[in-house]
Amino acid sequence: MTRVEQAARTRQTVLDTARALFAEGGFAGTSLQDIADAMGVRKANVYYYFKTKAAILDALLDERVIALDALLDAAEAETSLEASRELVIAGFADEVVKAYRTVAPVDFADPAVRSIPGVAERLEALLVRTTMALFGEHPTIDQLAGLAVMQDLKPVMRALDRLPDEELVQVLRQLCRRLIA
Amino acid sequence: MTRVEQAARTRQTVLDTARALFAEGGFAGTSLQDIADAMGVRKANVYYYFKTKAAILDALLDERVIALDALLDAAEAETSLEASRELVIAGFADEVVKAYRTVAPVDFADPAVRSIPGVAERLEALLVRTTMALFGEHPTIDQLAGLAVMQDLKPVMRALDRLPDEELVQVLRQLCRRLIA
DNA sequence: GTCTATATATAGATAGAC
DNA sequence: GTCTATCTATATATAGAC
Repeated sequence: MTRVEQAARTRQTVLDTARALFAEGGFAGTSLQDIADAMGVRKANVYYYFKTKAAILDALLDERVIALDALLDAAEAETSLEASRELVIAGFADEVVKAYRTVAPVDFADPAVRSIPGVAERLEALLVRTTMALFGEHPTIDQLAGLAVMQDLKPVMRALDRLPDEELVQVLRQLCRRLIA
Repeated sequence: MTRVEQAARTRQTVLDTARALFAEGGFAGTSLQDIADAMGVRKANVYYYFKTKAAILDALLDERVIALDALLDAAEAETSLEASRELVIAGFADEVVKAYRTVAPVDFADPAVRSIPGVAERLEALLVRTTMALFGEHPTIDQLAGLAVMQDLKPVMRALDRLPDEELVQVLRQLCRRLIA
């Protein structure tokens, strides 16, 4: 393995490990020492890749922005609002289930996360774009309430995590449809 | 003011201050120094009332348990499941709005909170009792999903906090009905 | 690229004076 | 009941050797 490959690999391991630990213990509740220990490296090595703890969170937010941007690009390419809406709902449900079953999602509603400079703004931008894709220019209050719930489906996952993946996706989609009807 | 009165007053101030700071910055993100500073007292004084940081959280959970127990007592006194359900929904919506507008609610889904010994168990017990009051013995999967959402309506409050209280209560009740229909 | 070692600050918590 | 002072552990972060 070349040095460049090694760097890419270690950097990614930091992100994967941090994601899991942030999900499990929260951002403020997870230290860089925790991350280094879980990776089996020294703390200074983590700092070689990310200058600050907030920089790790930023990189994790990048992942989410990229994933949602792709979904929203596809939604905006649809001709009808109904088709756009169904695409977003399906994508949300898929993403949530996959995330909880494989990568462990960071809680972007965590106040410690939102207090990082720039993070709340980027999340707000995502929300605005999602609102457009789901409801167009003039969402109702009830629709905004439903969308707010969709931003964090972790409690639902925790309540139902014994269901098989396919069933879970169906339940989430059904829930989302009820939420934004 | 007698010494006993002073003690009761300071203790309550600790709880009110901690509640607000935990809500704002999360449990792990709030230090006892933060609480003491916000109160204008020394840290040792806070420790005089609560032996540990977790003990403060326990006391805040007591408040929630007491409030929800009262609501659930009333619900269980109803004769029909429909009446019980409406009472719980109304109570939930009232409590959420009042909490966000006045006392600032602790996030009991916070992993740092749930990791405190005994806390997850007490929350689970509340959830079980709420499930019974809403759905009886045999809730559907969709109903459980809806109830999970109702456990944390903070995202909805954040999205809609410009609405006047009465309207907000109506929106939340409507949302809850849609969630558990 | 990873390490040891360390600087500096702050965390939770306690002892003892007033 | 509240304070000052302090203990011990751990936090984020950096310097410099290998």
